[in-house]
Amino acid sequence: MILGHVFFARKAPVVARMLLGAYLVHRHSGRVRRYKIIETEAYDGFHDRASHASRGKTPRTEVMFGKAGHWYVYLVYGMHEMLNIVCGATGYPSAVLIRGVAGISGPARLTKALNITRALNKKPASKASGLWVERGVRVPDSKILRTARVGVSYAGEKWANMEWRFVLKE
DNA sequence: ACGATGATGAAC
DNA sequence: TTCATCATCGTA
Repeated sequence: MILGHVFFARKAPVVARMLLGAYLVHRHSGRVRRYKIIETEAYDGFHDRASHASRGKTPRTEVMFGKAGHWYVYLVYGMHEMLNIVCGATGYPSAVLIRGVAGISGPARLTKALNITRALNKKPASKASGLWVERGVRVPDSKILRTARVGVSYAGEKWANMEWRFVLKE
């Protein structure tokens, strides 16, 4: 079952938690592959200083303010593409960074392995775009590790310490 | 511990 | 137009 707008139209931390155990499904040159999602991070709302959206709507962040269930892909450090899915109500900026799938850990390694680039930015998470998400098995809380997000120490104590990183212990 | 490498947003 | 910064990774 493909997860669509209704699934993603809730608060990013909730989506980040629920995505663990779900499958990132990718079609590339006719081949379909499923990857179990094992690590995510939430970026939520206007005030989250770790979120690109905290500086307001810009050409880059515009998609975060748009409809849930679309991809937000951007370049970081001049070389790494990051894959995010837009969450929440339309007009409320939030997204979940997909940091790892089974067999591939690290958000930059993930996009490199799956050939995901900014060409996918603003596209829907559906078969039409070639990259979508399917429901997985339910994962109990006992198998989930919750921590602060990676690389956001600049965001101030409150936001840097927010435990919005979710890892599935395998 | 650090360099690669370029887009982004803010300041000027 | 310039500048500091950055949701990282591989090599050391």
